[in-house]
Amino acid sequence: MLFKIGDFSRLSQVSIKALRIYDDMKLLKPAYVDDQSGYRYYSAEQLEKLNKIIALKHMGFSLEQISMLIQGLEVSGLREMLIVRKSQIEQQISLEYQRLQQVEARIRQIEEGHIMSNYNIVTKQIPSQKVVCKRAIIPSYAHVGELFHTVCGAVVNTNNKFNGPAIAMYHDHGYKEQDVDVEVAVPVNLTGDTLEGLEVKVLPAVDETACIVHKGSYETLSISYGAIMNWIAENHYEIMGPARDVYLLPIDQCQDPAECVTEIQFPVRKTL
Amino acid sequence: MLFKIGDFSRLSQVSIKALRIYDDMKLLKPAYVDDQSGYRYYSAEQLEKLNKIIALKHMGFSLEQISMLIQGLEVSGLREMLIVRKSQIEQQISLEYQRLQQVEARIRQIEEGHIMSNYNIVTKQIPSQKVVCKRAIIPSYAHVGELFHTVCGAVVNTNNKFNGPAIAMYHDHGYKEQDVDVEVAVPVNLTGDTLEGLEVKVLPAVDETACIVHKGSYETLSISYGAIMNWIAENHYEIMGPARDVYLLPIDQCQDPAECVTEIQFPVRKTL
DNA sequence: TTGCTCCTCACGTCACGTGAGGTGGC
DNA sequence: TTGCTCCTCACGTCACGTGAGGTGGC
Repeated sequence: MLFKIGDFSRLSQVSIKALRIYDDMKLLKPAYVDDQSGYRYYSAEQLEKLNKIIALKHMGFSLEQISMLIQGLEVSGLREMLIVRKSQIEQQISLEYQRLQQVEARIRQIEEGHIMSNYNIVTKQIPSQKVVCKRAIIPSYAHVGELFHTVCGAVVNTNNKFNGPAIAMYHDHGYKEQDVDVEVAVPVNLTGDTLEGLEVKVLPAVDETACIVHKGSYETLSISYGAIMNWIAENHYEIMGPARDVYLLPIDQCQDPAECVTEIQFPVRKTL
Repeated sequence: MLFKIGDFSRLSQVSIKALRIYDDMKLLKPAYVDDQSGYRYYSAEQLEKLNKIIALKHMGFSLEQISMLIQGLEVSGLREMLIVRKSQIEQQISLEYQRLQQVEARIRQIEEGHIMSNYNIVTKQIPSQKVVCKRAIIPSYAHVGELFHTVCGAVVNTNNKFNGPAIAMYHDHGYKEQDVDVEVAVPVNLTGDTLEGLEVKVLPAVDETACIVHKGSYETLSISYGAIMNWIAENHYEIMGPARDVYLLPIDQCQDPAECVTEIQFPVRKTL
């Protein structure tokens, strides 16, 4: 008593196309194939094997993995695959959960009428980079430029090349108007040189930073700072280190502050 | 001050390939493209738009949806897309959560040493089907065969055709050895006839049933019943209606009970 | 004979990753 | 001039869905 593929498909609720693919992949060969017509015929017992395949698919295994699992793996291997699968699912759930929080935060904003805010904040990784840097306490933000001139000038006098946009890192806890503890860092290519008064080091990679691009004068910078800190709170992150301003345009080319483009980066971590 | 694609890629942590695709899709056209070389050049301000794209991607929108979202949709449209996205994410989370439970149940079984059990249990939908049926209280399971003969015999005498395997449904709550309340149903094609003593009706579709295939004699059926009920408990389902035995082989062709193949189906629902 | 079912290609899906093979820029 | 970067195809991914075009079975 054999079933044609259509009947077997109805019985099992698995599409004909899927059955043909399982045949091609040798996951489930029909009990009998007619030589002349090519018709596939399945036996009732094969429903059991098909059910195994479907059960494994419901757990999220790929067909290739199911092939392995069905071809009678030792128990230890089976256990290991299940454990790996388990942790993948857990990761996936936490990813979807983050998405949910972000989407919910947006919906809330719309309902409160702040339609356009926080539109452009992302998290990303920052790779490590070799930099020349100098840390100092300056009377006010306006003096950062001078620090950059010192550092850049020293670099230009060597055979080093700039290797990315300049960075300012703010080491104070919280906001300060005066006596700002700032570290200025300029990415450079390979160097053996030591530069007087300057440190050459590797800024470590940061796993996750929340970023916003700020356009225009430094006076409106606090708006962007406000937006990003709000976002961090709304999305259940916490700040894990000093904020960075990344000057996307070369400092000397940015006479008009309205033309400046800065990316603000906050190292963050999901709160637990 | 423009960036070549490689620099812009490093700045944004978005791959060159992705940037080229966003260009092709008109999601993010470079600020300038050199006619002769085809080189793409991006401005610093474009980082902001790119960040929007990435932020939307993190929320799980497709590139096509992002196109729409970025091209300044009215607020109501935006809100609606967010709400749809939210419910999709919620569904996805609940799917992954079910997977997790199934995988965890398997791991637990291995650790308790029951390696091979519950290997072949799936949930699936059952479509509605038109059947001829008869319900009766019979002295014991062994008498189900007689009921089938009555029903099948009556059908054969008409111009109806069988349209799938025969079904027995058990209406008792819990297990009974004697005086079993059973309904026998045989799927048929279109019919206008009424058959004396028999009911013609449509068995409604079932959203979710837990299924196991049982091979061999009816005496070992209780093992399969035990396995499936165990699985239902382990995976946090509850039973929502009468169990069905589906006789995959035509009843008259199954003289030797060891050759019989039966699928047991329990209507179930996730417990909340 | 007429539908119905089955067969085998072949293309599309989604957002890239990864070459191949060739050219521009400092 | 030599690397390095950029360019445009083109193929692969994963598990099917969906035709096109043709044949078998009752």
